[in-house]
Amino acid sequence: MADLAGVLTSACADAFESIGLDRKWGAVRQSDRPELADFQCNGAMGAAKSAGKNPREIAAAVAERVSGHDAVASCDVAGPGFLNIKVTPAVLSKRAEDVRDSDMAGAEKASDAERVLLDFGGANVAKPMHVGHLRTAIIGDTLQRVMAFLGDDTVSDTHLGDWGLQMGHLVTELYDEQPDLIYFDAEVSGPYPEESPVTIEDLSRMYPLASAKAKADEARNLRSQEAVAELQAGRPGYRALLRHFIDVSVLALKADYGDLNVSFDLWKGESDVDHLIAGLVEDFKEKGLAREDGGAWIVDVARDGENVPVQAKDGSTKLKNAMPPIMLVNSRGGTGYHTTDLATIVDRMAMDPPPERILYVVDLAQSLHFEQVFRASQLAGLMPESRLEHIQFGTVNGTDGKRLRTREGGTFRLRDLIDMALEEAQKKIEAASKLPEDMGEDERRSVAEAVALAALRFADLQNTRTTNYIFDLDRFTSFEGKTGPYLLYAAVRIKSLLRRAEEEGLTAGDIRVESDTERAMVLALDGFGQALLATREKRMPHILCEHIYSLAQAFSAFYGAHPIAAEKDEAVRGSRLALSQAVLHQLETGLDLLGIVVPDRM
RNA sequence: GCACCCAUAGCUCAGCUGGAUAGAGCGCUGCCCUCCGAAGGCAGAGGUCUCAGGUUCGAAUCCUGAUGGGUGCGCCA
Repeated sequence: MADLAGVLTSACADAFESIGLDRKWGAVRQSDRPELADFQCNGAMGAAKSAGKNPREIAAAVAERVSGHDAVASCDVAGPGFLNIKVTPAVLSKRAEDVRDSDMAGAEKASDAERVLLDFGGANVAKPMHVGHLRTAIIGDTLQRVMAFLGDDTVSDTHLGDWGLQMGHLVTELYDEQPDLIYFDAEVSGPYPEESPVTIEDLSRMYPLASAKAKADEARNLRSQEAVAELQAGRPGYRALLRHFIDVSVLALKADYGDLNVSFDLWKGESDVDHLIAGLVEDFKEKGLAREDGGAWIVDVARDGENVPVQAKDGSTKLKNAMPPIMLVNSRGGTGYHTTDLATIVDRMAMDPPPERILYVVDLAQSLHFEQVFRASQLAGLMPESRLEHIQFGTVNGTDGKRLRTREGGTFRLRDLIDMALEEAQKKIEAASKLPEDMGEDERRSVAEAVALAALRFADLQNTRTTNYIFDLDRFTSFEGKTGPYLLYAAVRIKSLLRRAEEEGLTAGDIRVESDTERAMVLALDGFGQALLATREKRMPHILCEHIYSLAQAFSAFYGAHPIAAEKDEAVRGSRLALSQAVLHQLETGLDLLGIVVPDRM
């Protein structure tokens, strides 16, 4: 059974059609005024405007037809032409049972499923992950879960940054520290040792060091650039080092991502498309898309009117630089991330079957970069622009409203953030001291991990993706308010309730929706599918967060208003237990889509 | 200079293709546990939706401009 909003929408669309108006006016949504109605349709006003008719007359005609529908208890016209629809208790009861019994907890597959590749561009081999990667990981992972749940065929690729100047920095820095390593002997071409000459700690130390040196010393920077060029040209010792750097980094990345409950189908990186770069560059040259400029090869991606000369205030003319060209090959023969991103599209289009769409989950600071890449892709016929999307998101700020920094002013490491969240979660749990006394150390630990995960993920996801948000661990880990831990509490409480009922031999029965809070709760359940479809369509996880939170609230109101397992009347008790099962099922399904794990007790 | 993101309650945020009385959470005030987990619920106070124009029967929502904040702009990714 489709959701009630859908059923009513098609009923209203039929009604509009039958009086000669467009079906689109039949859109029904849950009512803004729950005291007046369950659902509303505002189409009569719009239809009246476009048809030049009286809105109340149209509304009355639609209401008359819709009133006869099985699911409809009443359909009234209000104000200038609002349609207020109430549904029958029977249809609500049936709907709640559907939610409880359906694998998708009341949602339905999308009708336009696609093969989608998600690119989590960002994680860099040389540098430890920082706060920015938190959002990529969490938003990307959630989108992937939701899309896969709705029937899309998804593939995720972590897309490691393992090919640029940072690799040159690492190679040269390692040379300065240990020049005798076999990797630097140009006479040798292998085999090289299996074991890495560096640890992840070495890498984390060496990169900032080399980067700082290069900034201060042009000669030092040049050495790194030359090293990259050699690496990219295939020098065996450097290639072997690259392999070690990647392996060592991936191990550390997997630990961090694992703690965030994030995983990938592919752990590919920029270096994996190395073999495609020469051909790609050739292709751009052959098509006349690339031109030489100061020894470099660049591609113009500006459109008419974007890069035109404009009169400056001082009277001089300047080039309005809205869309700079991309650097395909630099003057030293090296390639940057524009080129590897393009080559990666080529690589992905060679997949079987190829993706129909690629989503890049990367912060909004990169929006110009992606616009350039997408245009270049279109120009070269790699993949149409319309199928490439930059899923951008805002920065993570501190409580001062500025970008989150450590006390020393440095970049916040993701590892530290996760550790802090766990610590804070443990503190909060301890302070509440509500954990069952028989709970052992391991279980306590895993509860704390679940709380930290829920706190971190829900806090990140509940904000509109495109805005910045303020990172406040104290607030995120609170059990009170609109937080991940509150949702955990809500779900665990239902689990506990149902467990006890089962122990006492109480069974669920047929659902009979009677009270106002029951009615409101079932209406909340009914909105799951719409929330998921909107989340998918807009790539906005906060829509799902809103739904789950309001469902938890609706259950709490229901729980506060009625005895459930303690209800004496067997039929009423059976109904309420069944309703609780339906809510728990949808809550757990939704939380799983957010990547949040619900413990059995806490 | 140019481009992109944003501006809603004291604070942190929702508000869907324009619709009825702009909603949550925190904080604040008052109630509700001899009764299923009070990490909860119920009720209340709190808003000229940054400003100025425009479109419309109707604008937080759409358009234009201004102001304020964030981000980015051909050899780092």
